[in-house]
Parts: sequence; structure tokens; C-alpha cells
Amino acid sequence: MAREAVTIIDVAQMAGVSKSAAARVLARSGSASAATREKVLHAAANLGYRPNQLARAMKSGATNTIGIVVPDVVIPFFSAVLRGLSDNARAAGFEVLVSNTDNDADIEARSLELFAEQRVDGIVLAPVLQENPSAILKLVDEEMPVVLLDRRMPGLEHLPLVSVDHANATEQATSALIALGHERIALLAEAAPPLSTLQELTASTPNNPALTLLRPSAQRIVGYLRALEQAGLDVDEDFIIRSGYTTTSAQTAVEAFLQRQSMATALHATNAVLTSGAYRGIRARGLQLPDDLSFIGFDDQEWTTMVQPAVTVVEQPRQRLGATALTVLTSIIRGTAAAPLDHLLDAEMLVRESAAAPVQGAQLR
Amino acid sequence: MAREAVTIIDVAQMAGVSKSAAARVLARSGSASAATREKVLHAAANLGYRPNQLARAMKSGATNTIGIVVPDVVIPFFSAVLRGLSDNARAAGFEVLVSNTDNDADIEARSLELFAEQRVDGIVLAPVLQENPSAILKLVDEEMPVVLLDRRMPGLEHLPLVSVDHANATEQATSALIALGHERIALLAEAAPPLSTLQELTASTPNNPALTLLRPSAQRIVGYLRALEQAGLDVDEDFIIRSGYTTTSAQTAVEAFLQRQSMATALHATNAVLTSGAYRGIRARGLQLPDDLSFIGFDDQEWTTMVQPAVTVVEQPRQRLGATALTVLTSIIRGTAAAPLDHLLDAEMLVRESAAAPVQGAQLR
DNA sequence: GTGAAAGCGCTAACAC
DNA sequence: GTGTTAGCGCTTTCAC
Repeated sequence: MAREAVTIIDVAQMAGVSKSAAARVLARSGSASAATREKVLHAAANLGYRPNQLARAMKSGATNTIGIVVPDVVIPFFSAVLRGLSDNARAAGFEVLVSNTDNDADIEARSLELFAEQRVDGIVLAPVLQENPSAILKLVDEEMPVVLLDRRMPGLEHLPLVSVDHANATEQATSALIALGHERIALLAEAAPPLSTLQELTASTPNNPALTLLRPSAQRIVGYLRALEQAGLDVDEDFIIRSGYTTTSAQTAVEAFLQRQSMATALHATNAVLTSGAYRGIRARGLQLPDDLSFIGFDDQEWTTMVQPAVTVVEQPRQRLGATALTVLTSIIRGTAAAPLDHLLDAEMLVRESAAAPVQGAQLR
Repeated sequence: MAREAVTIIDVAQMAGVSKSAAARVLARSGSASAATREKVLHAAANLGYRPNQLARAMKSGATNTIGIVVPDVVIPFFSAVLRGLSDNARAAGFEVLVSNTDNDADIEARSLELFAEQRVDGIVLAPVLQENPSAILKLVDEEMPVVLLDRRMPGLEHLPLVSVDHANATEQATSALIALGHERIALLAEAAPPLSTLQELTASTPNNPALTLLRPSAQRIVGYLRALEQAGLDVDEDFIIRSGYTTTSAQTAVEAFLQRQSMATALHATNAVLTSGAYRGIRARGLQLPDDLSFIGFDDQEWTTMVQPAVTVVEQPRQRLGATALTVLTSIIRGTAAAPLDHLLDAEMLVRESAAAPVQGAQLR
């Protein structure tokens, strides 16, 4: 603002008291007589005094600002998390700075650096999956409070994580299909570690580091394996469809799968992008949901209820993830953090019409 | 960050020069000898010096931070605008603070106040439509640079606006339907001023204040009237369907319309929410697109290409709106602003399959 | 209860 | 080219 802002000095002068007296009143700290308070408040109101948070931050060392770093706020999951974070941040007296990385480690590093220069009080970060997260570690080493969102990777074991329980989410979907009577359930997942590695983890607890350090897509496969195992069903590696993280890649993979493997009676896609691609693939093959195939998607999206039949999905508590991340972050900032800091929230099934009991012989076209 | 940050003094000491010498090197201002520069840069790197933007801002009066205030970042339109703004802000050296208002004038006022206290250099605001925007005017009066996004209302005539050309967007859609051969075109719009008021504006230029001060929903109706007028078609007020700003309200309104008015051969919905509701209503009535009815929606949404036939829509250049808002805002901040400051961007038709030439007698069920 | 004064980290005159 | 100094607006001892 170009025009000279009114400072505490202006207020003090008008009130006829000292700078510090005015400060005590305006910052509600220290003591002041009723008369002084009255005069100062009056002057402040008259002049339209607005405290300069910059100066306040210089003194106190706290900016009451936090940063959130995500791949892309246009992705509905992240915009919802941002919203949940933002609402709660406001309530707790924090402003929120936003940055997008497009999953580029360099941009992420630069964003973190800039936030640090701005002296944010803490950062919520959905990290780019990278080999050597040195930029993150550097910040943490300098005692910047950081809360991880959605994912974690080796090297960041000691940072608190707020995320959905990925394995559990897929397990829920798979178990739901099993409960409907399906035994040959295909899974559409991003490329991930070899199956043997993942199979060793089916018995692990949700917060087992070996599990939470895997990328979300791998954790989701673990949940699938766990559900099959619990039901006593054999794993057929041929039923695990690998795809890149794009709609077209997923569509292609699903179409190819449906062409070569007509025994599957159900399919679960493990993230939002793959869900869109899978749906297109199913449609391209001319299959009817749920009679020809039962389908459960991941993440609720508007289209899942615009198509017919509406698509059953596993939904993450997006805004609550943001709210939780804020809570954890503030507890660290205020030094009131108490272990455990990890928060793995449960996903929720939104049961609609795309998954049903298998129809005998349906896939035997 | 709890640990003592390294300051310019630490750097100067280590480099064996004065504070100001170090400052000159680090801020790339003023002159310094090669030797000094070398020593300072070296010391800074060794110590991991990170400039304190707070202190810098205190001195310079510029925080290099801007704020964006929108109804809700979860709405795809706003998250995309935010993205466009954010990318360009970064490139221009600004950080971005975000706030959601949920269309509540009090929350908006509070947000603006808080941003002002943070001493942001400027604000991009999608204002809550309100009678008396005093909080906004107060800020502007104090010379805070403000750019309006998407809408403007009486009292804010002097503030620059970055928006899609609402009237033109609807005109494009309506004209497209007319070009296909439709003559009885229904419009789904939010409740708006009486038709007579709007009809007077069909001849106005895009940036006519009388037009840009209307709420977007009203401007869109003007575009519809203009298209009909240009084609020499009569306006039948019965074909303008009024609805509240919710999917269910829109669905109900469309269903009722389709029941009582079977002469319409085409329908255009004038915003994203109404488009979803209209589509549901059309489906609930069992109509086939485009044979029973041609349909054009507003704002591209993922579901419009997930359903079959895919829905033709008018799309706003969302990210470009954000980018443009940033450009205008920075020009004001830097004092290089040159009239005209209003930017009305053109919407674009995404032609898909839900609109086609009318089929004779199709609606005569 | 109140005022004087120091100082947060940085920049920009200003002398040298 | 370099160092000294003042000061951005605020909070917070510390005497009185």
C-alpha cells in the first residue's frame, strides 16, 4: 500500500501516551489503566490502525503463516486437502501460502527454500517421490516443522505423516468385492515393486515403517494381497494390471487385460486417474456394469455419479486430512507435540451400483 | 524455526567485512570488489545463509506476497485460476496467500483485513456479491492494489476486472445451437433481473459498465438474448428457466420445464452447477442426447467426457484468467499500469456430441 | 501503570 | 569500494 500506513506511534501520539503504553493495549499484553486503554483504543479506531504483522513477526520470530506444498492444486484431492487445511489454519490464527510442484523435485526444493525465506512457521508437504530428499532434510535439520501429507519415502522416517491408510483402503474395496462373491478380482495399479516384496508385508501393522515408506501405489497393492489372503484366495499375478499414471495408459492397460483375460469378474482401480482410465477401457470393450464386470474406483469424482450405473468408490477423507495435518503441524510449532504423530485415517466405501454379485458365466462372451 | 538463523552479520563476520558490504553483495545492489564478493558468497554458502524476507520487507515496504480471495478452492474453476495465478506469481517473484469465503461477506471482509495486516502487495478478489462492499472499498481507499476476478458489482466500477466475457460465452453457445437449426432454445439460468432490463443491454459493448456490473448470471442471459436477436428469433420468457445455485434445484427446474414445455429442441445451462443439474434432469426425464434434445453445458468438467454422448460445453480459459489477473495486479503494484485494465477473455466452445441438428418431431412424445 | 530504550535483520544514505 | 549509522514497526525488558 502506497499511502503511509498508520503506525502504533501515530496512535500513541493521538492518545497522548507513550508508544509502549499503546503497544501494551493493542497487543493485549501487559497492563494498562482503564483510562489509557480507552484513549488508545479510541485513537486506533479513529485512525484505522492496522497492526503490522511483519514488524510483529520480526520481534516475535513467529509469522503465523504456514506453507503447503503439493503437486497440483487443480487435482481435486489436493484442493480439498488445501481447503481443510486452510479452514483450520484460519481458526488457529495462521495464514496459508501455497505452492505447486508438478512432481518436480527441483521445484519442490525451490518452494521449500522460498517458504523458509518467508520464515513460515511450518510446512505441510506432499513430497515428490525422490531418491534423495536432501532439500527436505536440510530444512528439517534447521528445525523447520514439517508434516508429510499422503506419502513418505526412505530418509523421512522421522517426519510425521498424515495420510489415508492406503493399504486399508484397497483392502476395503477388495474385501467388499469378495463379500459380494467375487473370487477372480483384478487390480489396476501403478507400476510397483515385485510382488514377492509386497507379499511379505501383508501381515504388517498399518504404521509399520516398511509399509509406510512404500509409495502409496505399492501400499495399495499390499492391501489387495491382504484381502485375498484373509479370504484364502490365491494371488494370480496376471490379475494385477500395471499402468502408468495417466488416463490413457490405464485405459489401454485395462482394454488389453479385458481382451486377454476374460475370467475376471471384478476390477478395482487404485487411484483417481486410473479409475477414469479403467472406466473408459471397460466402456470401450462394451462391458456392462455390474453384470459383465463389477467395478470399484478410487476417490470420489463428480463423474462417478453422473454415469449410469453410478460407480462405487473408496473415498479418502480429504478435508479431514488437511485439518489433521494442520493440527499436527501446530502441535509441533507450539512444542506440544506428543507421539504418535503419524495419523493414518480410514478410507470409506461409497457403495453405489457398479459392483454387485457376480453373474454366472457373464464373462464367457 | 527454533534454531538461531544465520544472519547477514554472521556472514559479514565470517567474511571479515562489514555488514553493509555483505548486504551489498547478497542483495546484488551497490558495488563490491571481486575479492569482497568472493569472500561474502563463500561465507554465505558455508553458513547456509538464507535472507530473511521479513526484514527485507520491513525495509522495502514490499513483501513480494499477494493474496487471492475466492469462494472455494475446491470448485474446479477457482483451483484452476489459483494455479494460473500461482505459476505466474512465482515467476514474477511473488508468494501467494489463499483464502476461501464460502460467499460470506463477513468472512471476505475478515480475509481482506488479515491480508492487509500481512502487508500483501496486492489482492486478487472474486468478490462476494453484496450490497455494500465497504470492506473492499476501505482497502482500495488505503491504496491496496486490488484486481477483481470473474465479477464486479456497483460501487467497484473503478476496480480492474479480469473475467471471461460472460455474455459472449452464452451468446456463443446459443448461436451454435441456432446454427445447428434450433429455434426453440431453452436457457437455464440463476434467478436474475427482469427480462426487460436485460433486453436493453443486448446492444451494449462487452465492457459497458451497465453490463459488467451485472452479476455473471444476468450477463449470460443478455448473451442469450443477443444471440436470439441477431438471428431474428423471438424471445419466449417461458424458455428461460430460473434456478437456484444448486444441482438439485437445477435438476428440479429442468425436469419441471421438460414436463410442461415439450416444444424446446435445445437447452443451454449457464454455469457448471446448473449444467450438472440439467444433465441429471434430462436423464431423469429419459431423454436421449442429442436426438430428443440438444444440450450445451458451461465449464468443462471431467464427467462431460465420461458420459455418452460426451457433452458439448462452453469453457472458460481458467488458468489464463489467473495468469492475466497476476499480470494486471503486478502492473498496478509496480505502478506501470496502463488503461484499459479490464480484461474480458473469450470463452471457447468444446464441441462434442450432445448438440446436433434438431430431429423433426423429436420432442412430440 | 507508565515511558525510555534496545533490538529483531535488513537496506540505503552518507561519509570516508 | 567500504564501513558507520539510522531506521522500518513492533515488543519487551527495565527503571521509575
